[in-house]
Amino acid sequence: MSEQKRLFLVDAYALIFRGYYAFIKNPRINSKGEDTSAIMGFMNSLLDVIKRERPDHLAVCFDKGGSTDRVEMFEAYKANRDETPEGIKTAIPYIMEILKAMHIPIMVKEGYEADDVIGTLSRQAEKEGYKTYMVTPDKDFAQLVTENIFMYRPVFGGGYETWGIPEVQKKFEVTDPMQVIDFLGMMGDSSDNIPGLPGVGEKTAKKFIAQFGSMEGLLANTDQLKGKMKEKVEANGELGLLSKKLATIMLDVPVTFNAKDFELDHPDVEKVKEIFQELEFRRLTDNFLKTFSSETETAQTAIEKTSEKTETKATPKEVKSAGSGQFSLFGGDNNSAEATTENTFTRKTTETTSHFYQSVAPGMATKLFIKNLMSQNSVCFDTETTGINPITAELVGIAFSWEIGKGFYLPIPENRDEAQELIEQLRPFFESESIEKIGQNLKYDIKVLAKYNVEVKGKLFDTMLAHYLINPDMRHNMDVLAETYLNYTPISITELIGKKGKNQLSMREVSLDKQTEYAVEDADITLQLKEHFQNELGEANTQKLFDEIEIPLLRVLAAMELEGINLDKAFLNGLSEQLDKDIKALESKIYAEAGEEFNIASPKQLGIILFEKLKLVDKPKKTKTGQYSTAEEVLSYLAKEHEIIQNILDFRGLSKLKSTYVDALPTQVEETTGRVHTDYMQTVAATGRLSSNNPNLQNIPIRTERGRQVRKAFIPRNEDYILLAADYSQIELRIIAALSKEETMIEAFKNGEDIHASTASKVFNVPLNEVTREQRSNAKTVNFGIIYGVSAFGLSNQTDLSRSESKELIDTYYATYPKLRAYMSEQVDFARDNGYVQTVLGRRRYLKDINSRNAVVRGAAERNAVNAPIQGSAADIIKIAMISIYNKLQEGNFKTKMLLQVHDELVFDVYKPELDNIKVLVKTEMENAFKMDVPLDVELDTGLNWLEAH
DNA sequence: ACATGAACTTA
DNA sequence: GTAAGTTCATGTT
Repeated sequence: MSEQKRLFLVDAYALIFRGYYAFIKNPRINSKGEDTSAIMGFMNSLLDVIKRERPDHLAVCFDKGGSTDRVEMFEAYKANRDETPEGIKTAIPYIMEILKAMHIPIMVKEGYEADDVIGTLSRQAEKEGYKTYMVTPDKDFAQLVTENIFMYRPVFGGGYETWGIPEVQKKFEVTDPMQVIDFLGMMGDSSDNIPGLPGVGEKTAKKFIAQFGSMEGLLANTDQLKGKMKEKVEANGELGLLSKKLATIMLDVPVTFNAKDFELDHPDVEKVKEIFQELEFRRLTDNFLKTFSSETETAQTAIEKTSEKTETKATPKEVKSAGSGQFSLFGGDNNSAEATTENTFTRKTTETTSHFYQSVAPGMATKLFIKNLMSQNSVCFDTETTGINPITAELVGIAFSWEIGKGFYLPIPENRDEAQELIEQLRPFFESESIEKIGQNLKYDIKVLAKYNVEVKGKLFDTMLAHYLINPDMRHNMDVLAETYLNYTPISITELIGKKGKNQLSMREVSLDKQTEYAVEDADITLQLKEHFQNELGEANTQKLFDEIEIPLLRVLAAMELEGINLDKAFLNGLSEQLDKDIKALESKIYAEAGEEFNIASPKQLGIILFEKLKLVDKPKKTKTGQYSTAEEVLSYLAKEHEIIQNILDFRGLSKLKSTYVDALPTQVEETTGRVHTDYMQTVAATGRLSSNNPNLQNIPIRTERGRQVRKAFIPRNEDYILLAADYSQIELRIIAALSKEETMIEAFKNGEDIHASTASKVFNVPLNEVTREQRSNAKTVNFGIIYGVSAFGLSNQTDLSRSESKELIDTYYATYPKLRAYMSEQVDFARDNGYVQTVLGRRRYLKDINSRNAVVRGAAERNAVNAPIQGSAADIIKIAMISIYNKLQEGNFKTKMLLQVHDELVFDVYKPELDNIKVLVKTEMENAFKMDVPLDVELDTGLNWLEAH
């Protein structure tokens, strides 16, 4: 080809970081527990560039030993950068090795950054008549752009953009790319710790460049500035010039561009395959082989095949003149774009995938559709509504799919009667026991349909729940699942209805075509995910957990959430007024003691008052963000230094109480029902627990006298009802005793002893009836500590004991309960061997850090290995109890309803005439939910509010 | 308007 | 030392 030769210089670290963070929410971990995200991300980008552009010359540039020159100039340079993540550190040697096997030159120069190496090489290549493409997302490189030197930037969402002189001029509002240096010098760069001029950000920097052309020009003409800005710029001229120097990429690194060395050679395919195999990169191997086995393909076909709407091609001219365009018309082999499924930046969408999504017209078409629907064995459906609150949301349409790539959308009329009429036609489907229903977050759909008096019956498959069991540490929203498992990007809801807030549309206002595309796509994807997950459930041995716990529980939770709980608003309003008075009183006391008024709720202002004005302590503790720490544990320690401290602590406690509970709860009462409806999250807690939000009813205060008053506001539905609270007593300790088969502890439980006193008696070697309060309290702390994975440090923080006393106590504890200790190390060993731990029902938690070389990271994973099976087993057990109690209440047609779950407690609204039966029922089901060598014990209490019942 | 960190609530 | 959620202040979009 007579074309100008093209050199690609790759900024290695920038692409590695980018690749690593692209996977951050869903890191790639292989069976050896290695995080391979960074390697995979980098290789994807590199192969992508090669495939798209077919460069004839290519090199990858790394930093080495940081920039000694820049550190000499400014010692803070890059000083506050976070330490390189472990996953990136371990990736570097692999990447080096792969590059060697690919015969791609690696450029590094001790004491220089990749920017400098790339800058120098690009200038040398330019002299020899090359066009150079700097492959990096880093904006700093814009200063290097010339007629023959371009930036080749990966963009989020896929594709690349090429920045030449016009793009840089536009982006930075400069006339010459070199002015980018002045621009960066003025505004600074927090990630590189380039200080910049104080008070100058992006906007001001652009203005100055336009006005003065350069940093020097600005400093020479400060008389044209005014006010604060003039003072600041004049006072910081030195800093400005230094910043400019720091931002300048060096062009005199002692490296040489030798064209021959940079030619893109054929890789050592076997060697690369070997390394990829070791890393367990299957799809990447395919991608690699395709990239290089088809080296005869022209740049054009390669680009055509991976082209996307967001992409801007690097050199359109060259592409046009490249030969054999005839292949592109029908795409040759179309696999490559779709088969490289691990490539984060090229994903399938509804526009690139063939599908048949149709809306169903009213009348006959609907009748025929429903007939067809009723003849299916298994159907995926998804409801579209006017909002996210299922209590108030109205149905807009329902999507159905039972065949991949195909589905139907049934719009629901806005008129409520007409809507109900249509729903009635669908009732036989939803209430069919024989048709399996598939969905993503079915709890929502079930709640919405319940508002139309439709019960969803038959077998259920919820993809969100399935994935929660497959990998509880990930997120489970459909977008993430589609991207991870199907390499597919669904239409985003914001694309449809806009960002929330000002101009957000309701689903009803979206065109029917768009509703159909969006809704049926969701149903289609969910169906595809189901195919994916149903096998994985079996492989992870969690099928039973899915069928017998999570799926049945979904209906239980839907019922509890719909039920809600009655709240005494008037009582809370009274409480609020009292709190308000007390808070105001504390406020004026604090202002008087501080000698000025300030925002007590601002930790920043408070820190300054306490540690700079009042100088309460010589060397104040700081938080990780460099503020003074005013955390409770810090302040409590200072309480005797100054009266203000106790007042601040009281102020904080009361403010929290007022804002989070006393004032917030009444606003969360649903108007239509007059009750508070929390939302239980079934797929959030990594251990298998539920969580609760909007509002969170699992953290209603109880420890302090003032706080627990809030519980008085939770009341029965009317005078015919009474609240019943049922608590598992010490369930986690019972589980660890049973799992470890620690006889001494098991016996204590069997004999109904006070377990903390019993522990104290054994550990401190005193008769049970002579145990002191302090001994019992310390024993209690250790008992809980065991569940969390103790350390002497943690224990001494929690008790009055010193570090060495704590260590001694822990040692004696282990000596008293040797099997407990053995059990704990068994869990850690199991995690090391298998990569996960599990609960009594086989619920797994994967612990990728269990073999980390970083002791802190590994320690945390080890504590998880001990705690997850215990916390998780307790969660399993109460879930079993909830399901069986719910079923018994249904079967017996009881008026009593289960309302709340708080990890080891259930709260019921009991119809008074049923109380005796319910007490027996609840206690029996809870205590017999799961059989172990240790009995489970449940305490019951009733009352006219939640405080009395507890 | 949105995201983050600190502080505080629970089991 | 485990597991969560909410509020407020603060800084950037």
